[in-house]
Amino acid sequence: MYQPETPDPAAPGATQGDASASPRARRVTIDDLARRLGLTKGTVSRALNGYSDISHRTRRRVAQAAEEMGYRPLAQAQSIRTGRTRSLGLVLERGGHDDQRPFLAEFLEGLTLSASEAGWTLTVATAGPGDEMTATLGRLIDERKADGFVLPRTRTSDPRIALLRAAGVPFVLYGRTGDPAGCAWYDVEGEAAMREAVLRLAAAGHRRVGYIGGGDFHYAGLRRAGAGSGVAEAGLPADPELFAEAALTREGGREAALRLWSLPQPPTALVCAVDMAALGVYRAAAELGLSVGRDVSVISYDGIPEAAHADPPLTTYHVETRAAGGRLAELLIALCRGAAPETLRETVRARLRPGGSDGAPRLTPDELAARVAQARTGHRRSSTKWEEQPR
Amino acid sequence: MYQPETPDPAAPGATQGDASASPRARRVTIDDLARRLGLTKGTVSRALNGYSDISHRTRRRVAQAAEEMGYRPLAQAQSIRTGRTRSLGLVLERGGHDDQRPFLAEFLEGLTLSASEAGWTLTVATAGPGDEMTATLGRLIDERKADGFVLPRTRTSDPRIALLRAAGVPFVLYGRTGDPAGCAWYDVEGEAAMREAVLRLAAAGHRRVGYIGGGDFHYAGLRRAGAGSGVAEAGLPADPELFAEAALTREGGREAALRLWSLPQPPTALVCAVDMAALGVYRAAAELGLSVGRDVSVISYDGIPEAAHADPPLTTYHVETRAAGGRLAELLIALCRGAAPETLRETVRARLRPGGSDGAPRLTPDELAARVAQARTGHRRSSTKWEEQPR
DNA sequence: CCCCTTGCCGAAACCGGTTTCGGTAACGAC
DNA sequence: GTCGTTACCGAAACCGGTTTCGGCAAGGGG
Repeated sequence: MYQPETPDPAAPGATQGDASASPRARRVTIDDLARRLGLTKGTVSRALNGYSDISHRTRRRVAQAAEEMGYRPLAQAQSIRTGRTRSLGLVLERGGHDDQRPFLAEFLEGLTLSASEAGWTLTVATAGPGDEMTATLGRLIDERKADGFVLPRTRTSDPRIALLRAAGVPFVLYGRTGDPAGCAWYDVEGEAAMREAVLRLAAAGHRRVGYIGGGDFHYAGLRRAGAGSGVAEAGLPADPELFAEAALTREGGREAALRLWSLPQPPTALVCAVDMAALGVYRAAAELGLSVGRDVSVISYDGIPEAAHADPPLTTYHVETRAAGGRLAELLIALCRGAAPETLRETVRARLRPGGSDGAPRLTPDELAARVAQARTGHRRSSTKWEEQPR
Repeated sequence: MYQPETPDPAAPGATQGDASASPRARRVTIDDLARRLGLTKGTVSRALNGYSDISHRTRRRVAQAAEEMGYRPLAQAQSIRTGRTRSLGLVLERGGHDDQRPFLAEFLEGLTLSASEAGWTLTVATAGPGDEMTATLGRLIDERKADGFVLPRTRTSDPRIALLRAAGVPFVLYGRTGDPAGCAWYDVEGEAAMREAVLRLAAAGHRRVGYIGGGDFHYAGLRRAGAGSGVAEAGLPADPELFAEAALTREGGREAALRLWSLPQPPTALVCAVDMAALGVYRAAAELGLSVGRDVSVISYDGIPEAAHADPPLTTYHVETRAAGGRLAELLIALCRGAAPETLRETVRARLRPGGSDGAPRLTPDELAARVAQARTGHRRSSTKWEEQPR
């Protein structure tokens, strides 16, 4: 008996847990099943996998015996022949903005729930941005750790897509992308939500509506365009100054709002592409002594828990992240089973969750400008950060 | 050629992506390596795994050739013989309180980073509480989806531990538990933090310090005991009324604080077991017109991002969740390689992150009681809550 | 009655590794 | 010079499945 040397200082042969119970109770193999049925394992395998050359009666017998004996094929044993492992892959971008945190838990719940219902599992990895992402993806691919991948937060030109396309590995997007050829996806129509948000504000009487969005994800362009078409549709003045801001974080939202409200003709309402930025807008409003939902209106998108707890509750278009995860898993599994990607494309609408952050304008842009000016010059409070901003 | 029937409507034989590039470029197998070296695959395998009956020279030749050809053993092929798959398992509790959300992303980053550095992967599942948890764990075990498991949020008597112990499957706790026999763990000493928090408040001059903690996780008892020993050590009056509250959520924290401050002799300082409850305390203070950090002091534990963004920033003991995940992965891998669980137990201290929520008491308990009474009866402001913000 | 299908299953190869079991050559001791 | 050892590697079984190939029996057509 020649034992390996390297494997750490501990006893190489001993299975951990020394004297503990059964050293991993032996599972029932396909041979056990075959033996009991008086068939060969090849026949049993074909019966279980629905081959047409097995009689209906035999197929039933096998299925029943498998059920009784609690037989479950070992995925990794199957995979070495079939190449398929019944596992979904998910590579998260490490150190991403806070703004994705709240979604993650629900997203995973959705993914894993659908996956496990189909007998699949989820393999998760993380990677820094850029090369590390493609390297990690590559490693998972050629170690066959996943049959396919879920790609969240797609970009218009996404290197992950290029990689997976080239490798011929199935993938499904959470979001859309620039070149949709061969892509399957699930997405929420942020553009429709942004358009509706503008229309809602216009219907309430707002004439100057600002937009805060951005980022380099593909949804950024869609949402901005949606807001733009809302402005056009409502017949509002299309002032490019009002659409000039991009922010994804709380601090970014705060700064963007401060700048917009410092315009000669400030917007009485703001539409934000993400809730996190809207929460920054709240902060800016507080600093300027403006009451959100009365002096100024805000409508946003995402529906994170904090938004509901904000004061006043944020009016926002809510995305059902858990459902998204669930559906993405189903789509990807279908794709791995051979469905054509073109048939696996779904979009849903975000649902408005009305809060207290929007309403009819109480101030004209001129009056708002005056309030802002007053807050900035007089009434200067201690230590507040916004004083450092230009103007 | 007999093809299976069931596999969905799509062409059963065609690998998806139709005409795309290489249908998964063939990987280099151990046979390729052996052929090129003029050895048998058995020899190559032993060489790579450090068996002692391979000459040093051969071992080097093999290693080099493997490097050159980019050979990477297929984990699932290895696993069918060895039983080990080089994969960590993590089963999250579905629909948990919001309070775990903020940690998840960082925790996963830590786990996956350490895992991938060792060439391991992470398999994630979710389960509802109770039976579903053990069922899911059981399924992963007997499908050999993971070599070992990370168990976050341990309870004093934890069914997961019982299951894994019985099955003889390695596991490592994030937290401690009632019966530590055969357990490996990593934990942050919340009890020490709670003790220090009390001592810090006492040193600042507080005499009545309340505690808000709880939940049925094992840490609850530890933290409460830590706070208690802080009270004893500082020579503060040990009033059981001040330690009667349990809360893990924002709303729970709010209610607990309101009750504590309604006592005849209310605490001028509160120690919270979790940040989320402390944020609820902020809300309660706002409702009562009390200024956190001036009229009342609050010290908490966790270090979630929101705590730093609160106004004033929350003084809290910060847990490095990413580091915890990383270390847990390392411990579990060591355990799977055969190390004794008793040698794999680590605890670290939480680091104080001073904010503006604590300071010397400006009010006596009597004065505080008067302020509270005043806020509750007179000065009752109109419906909307947000107007009650101080200033 | 013979031949050709067709239905159904056994036998065996295969997937990519690991591990056991010998066997040979070189070496030192006597 | 013979006889163990010892070092080193080949051969083959094995792990738990999948898939190909071929063969046998029953059935149908001529």
